[in-house]
Amino acid sequence: MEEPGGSERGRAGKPARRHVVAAAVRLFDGAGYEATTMDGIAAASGVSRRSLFRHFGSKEDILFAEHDELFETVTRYLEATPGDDPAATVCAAARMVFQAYVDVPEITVPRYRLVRAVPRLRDREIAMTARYQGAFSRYLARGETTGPRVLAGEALAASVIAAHNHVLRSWLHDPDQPVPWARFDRAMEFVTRSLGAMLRSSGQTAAAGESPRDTVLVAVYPSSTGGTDVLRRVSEALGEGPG
Amino acid sequence: MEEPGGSERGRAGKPARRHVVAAAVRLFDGAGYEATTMDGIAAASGVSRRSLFRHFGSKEDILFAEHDELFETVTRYLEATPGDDPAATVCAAARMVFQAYVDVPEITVPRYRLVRAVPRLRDREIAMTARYQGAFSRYLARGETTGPRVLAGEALAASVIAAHNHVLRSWLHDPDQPVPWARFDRAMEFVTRSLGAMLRSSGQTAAAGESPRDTVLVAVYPSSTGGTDVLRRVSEALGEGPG
DNA sequence: CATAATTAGGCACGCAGTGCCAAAACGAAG
DNA sequence: CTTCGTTTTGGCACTGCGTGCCTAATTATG
Repeated sequence: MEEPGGSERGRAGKPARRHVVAAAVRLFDGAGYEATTMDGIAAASGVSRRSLFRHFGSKEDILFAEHDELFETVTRYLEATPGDDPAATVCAAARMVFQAYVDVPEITVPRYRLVRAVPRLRDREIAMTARYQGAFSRYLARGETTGPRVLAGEALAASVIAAHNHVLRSWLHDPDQPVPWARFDRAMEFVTRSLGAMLRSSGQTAAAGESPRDTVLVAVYPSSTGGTDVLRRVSEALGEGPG
Repeated sequence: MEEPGGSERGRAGKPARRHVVAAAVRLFDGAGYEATTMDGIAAASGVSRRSLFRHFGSKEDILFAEHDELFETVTRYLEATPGDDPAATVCAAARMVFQAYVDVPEITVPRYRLVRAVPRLRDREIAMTARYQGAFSRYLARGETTGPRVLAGEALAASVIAAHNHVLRSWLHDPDQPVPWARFDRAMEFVTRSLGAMLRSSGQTAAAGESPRDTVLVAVYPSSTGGTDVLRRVSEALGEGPG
C-alpha cells in the first residue's frame, strides 16, 4: 500500500499530487467520471480516501487542481505588471494560459473529453474561465468601479477569453497538429484592435491624436456623422500620424 | 418513466412550482443555502422530498428553474428570427433576458444575494450565462464552424453577455432605482459598434459593399496599409454607400 | 531519546440524488 | 357509482460525496 517516493519523480514540489491526478484521469477516462468513486481513486493512487478530500476538497477539484495553481500564477503576473498597455498585458496573460494548456496535453486533452461529456465538469470549466475573465476585467478597470471604461474593460476581457477559448478548442480537437500560435496571436490582435482602442478613449473617435502606429488604425463614428465628415476626420487623423 | 434532469414539465399554469420556489427562496434566505435541506423545503412547501427531486432535479435547480424556461424562450426567439441583422437580434435577445430579470425582483434580488455568497450557486449562474453566450455564438456563426466569422461572432456574443451583466449587476445592487434601460441600450450599442461591424466582413475592410447606413461605420486596416491607400478605400466605401 | 507538532488514516454521520415499488389521484367508459 | 387503466405522488432503501472527530504515524525539535 505504501509507496513513499518510489516510482514517479516529476519535479520539485509535490509529486504525490501529480501522481493522484494522473491516476484519477486514467480512471475517469476508462470507466467514466460518474462511475469512478473516490474509493476507487484512493485505491488506485495508494492514498486514503480521507486524504484525497483533505488535499483536493472534491472529486472535481482533482481534475482542476493544477488549473488553480495556474490561475494564481496569472494573477500574480497581472499584479506585478504595471499598466502601460493593459490590453497587451491581458493578452499576454491569456497567452500564458494557452501555453499552460498546450504544455501538458496528457492532462488537458483527456480532461477536454471529460468536460464535453459531463455537464457538471463543463460548468466547472466555465467557472474557471470566468475567474480569469474577472481578473482581466479588474486589471483593465484599474481601480475604477463605474463609468464607461469599466464596461469597455469587461467587454474586452470577455472577448479575450472568447478568442482564447476559440483557438484553444480548435487545438484540443486536434492535439497532434502544431500549436497554432499564429492563429492565437491573430485572434488576440482581432479583439484588441476593435475593443482595445475603445479602452483608451471610450466611445467616439479612437484614432485621433494617439494613433497606434505599429499596430492598426481603428476609426469609429456614429452613423449620424456624414460621409464627407468621416472622410475629413480620417484625413486629419492620418495627417497627424505617419504614412 | 422518469426523466433525469428534464426539468420542463408544466408549461404554463403551474402555481405549485412557483409556490415551491418561493418557499425554498425564503428558507435559503433565512437559514442559508447549505443549511437548508431538501427535507426542510419539502416540509415547508407541502410536497414530498421525492417529488421535489422529480420536478426540479436538484437543489440548485429550484433556484434556477424559471431561468431554464427563460432560456428556452430566448432560443426559440432566435430560431424564429431570420438573420437580417444578427447583432441587433442578439442584442434584442439579451434585452429579453434583462427584462425577465427586472420583471421579478422578488426572485432575482434574493437570488443575487445567494449567488454572491455561495460559490456553488455562483458557478451555476455563470454556467447559465455561458449557455446564452453559446446560443448567441451559434446564431451569429450562422452554420459556419470555422473561419474568422466564427471568432468575431464568439467575441461579440461574449461582449454582449458582458455588457448585459454589467448593467444588470448595477441594477441588482440597487433594485429600488428605476430600471436603467437607457444604460442597457447604450451598452449594447457600444459593443455592437465595435464588434458588430466586424461580423459582416471580418478583418480587412468592413464598410465596402454593404455599409450599414443606420448604425455605424467601422473601417479597419492593417498598419502596413499606407495612409493614402486607407483614404482611397474609405472613399470607395463611402462612394457606394449614402452620403 | 523524549516530546511536541504536523500529517495521514479510520470511522461514523448528514445529506443529495436515484431506483423501485406501492398508494393515491385522475380520467374515461360501463 | 363502480371499475379499469393511466399518471402522478409518496415512502423506502441504497449509493456516494463531503465532513467532523478521533487515533495512529511521521516529522521536527530539545
